[in-house]
Amino acid sequence: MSLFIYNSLSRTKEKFEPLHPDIVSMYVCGPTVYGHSHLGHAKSYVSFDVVVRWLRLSGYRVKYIQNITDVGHLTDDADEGEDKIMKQAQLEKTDPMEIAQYYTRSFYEDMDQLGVLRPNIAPAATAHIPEQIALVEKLIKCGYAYEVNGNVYFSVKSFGRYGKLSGRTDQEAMQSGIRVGVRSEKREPADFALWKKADQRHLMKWNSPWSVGYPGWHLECSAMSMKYLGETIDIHGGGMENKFPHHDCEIAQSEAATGKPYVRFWMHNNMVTINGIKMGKSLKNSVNLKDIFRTTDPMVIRFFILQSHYRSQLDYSETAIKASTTGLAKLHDTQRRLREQKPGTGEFDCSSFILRFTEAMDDDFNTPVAIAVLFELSKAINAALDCNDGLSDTTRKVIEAFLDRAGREALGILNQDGQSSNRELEGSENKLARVMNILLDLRIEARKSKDFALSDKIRDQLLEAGIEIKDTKDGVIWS
RNA sequence: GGCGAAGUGGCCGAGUGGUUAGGCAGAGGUCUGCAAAACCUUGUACAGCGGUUCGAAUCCGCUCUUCGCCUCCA
Repeated sequence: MSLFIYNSLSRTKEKFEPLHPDIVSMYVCGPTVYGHSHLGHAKSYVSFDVVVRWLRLSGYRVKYIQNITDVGHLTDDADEGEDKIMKQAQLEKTDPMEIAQYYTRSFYEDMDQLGVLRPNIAPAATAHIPEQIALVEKLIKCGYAYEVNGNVYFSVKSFGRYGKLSGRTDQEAMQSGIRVGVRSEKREPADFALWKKADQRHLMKWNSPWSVGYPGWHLECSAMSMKYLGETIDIHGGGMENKFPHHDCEIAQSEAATGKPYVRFWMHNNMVTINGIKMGKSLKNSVNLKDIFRTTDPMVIRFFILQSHYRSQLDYSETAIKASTTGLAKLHDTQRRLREQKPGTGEFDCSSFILRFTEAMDDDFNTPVAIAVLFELSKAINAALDCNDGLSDTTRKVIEAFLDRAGREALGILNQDGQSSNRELEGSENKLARVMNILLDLRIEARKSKDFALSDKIRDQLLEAGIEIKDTKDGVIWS
């Protein structure tokens, strides 16, 4: 069985094989850290987290790089616009680096909550200025870039394959829809900045052969990817909105500099929408993760994301989240029921589920189908557990091993004890469990003496306190 | 204007040239003191119009609609 990945470059699913046997080099565009992360970030990084997890489970050693963009870039590629990090720094009355650090930490807090594994290396753009300058020097030397007034631009005309990723190869045609009146020192309107001279007010700036300035946005990914992963890498991921211009620029500057293919597999995840409209910070419709986590278990958000395919748009709504909450709880309940069942004699073959799960994941990381397999397995387990035979210990262990591998390791939506991750009870949990046992004993006694008024009162009032009791065949459970 | 993606049952959301996706919600049932859960049964959906085909929701064409990118952006 082999893994197939949809390659944005060829627009087809291709069989995946790394350049070097057993080792996968992977780079994913990280966030620009000038605000708290929103649901869109969650979709992107959860999606690629699953990619990394599945590659590792498939036996590859994955070297996973995800950068932090902590250089403020202009909101406009002309010489207008503002540096977002600097703007936020002025707003918060502090300096840009503090803003970058603060929101970097915030980003990881949120990602940790979502169960997103940390990358092997998380390089910051500001820590790789010399590498970026070296790349610009190389491009100038090879005739692909030129300097004007302390600014350096990449000459798109000099690189014939520019725009091949996005399909935007006709630069003339593209100009027709662009705003008029952009006076520019660039030779061609499509040329993009590699280095920009800083004006007086600019706070983040570095010395370079051309000016005191700062690197162009596209440059950092090329420089850092090549530094840590080599000139040709296996997988480069990012959001779809970055196909153009960001990724096309990356390809141009990298391949111009090395003469080698930059990326073998381009992967692009689709957007989160609200009422069909893209979620974005600048659109002011983004849903902050920290806000969502106040009312929703992060695992539910992860599950919600993985219930759609990474290349599909995902529409956010309260009802959709609610449906995911119920659905995930069902999976957790089954897992717990399985663990707590008294050993029986029933046997159950789950090899077909394992096979279908693997096939789904190997088919361009089809997590919705993989999750559907888990639901079908859940139904089968519950049905078996409802029989008098129950399930034998050996069968139980086989299923649990699969759930652990598929649900916990691959998708990261289940954990070992079948509980949600968000509950930070730990120390108080024992006490609560003991109190609950007292209450449940009382209720059992009440029910024995047919005092249903009392037993229902205990149940109802616990429910009001947020604890639900269920009388199952194997005893009372609460959650 | 250019480039790209998509329109699936009440909602979310996969997939595919002929066989049940799955989840949530709804209806009926089993179980239970009741409830909840679980399980069983239940929906015959694929924007519209043409075409190819023995057969298309799935391929092709056209039309309509939506979305993303062309400025920072996951």
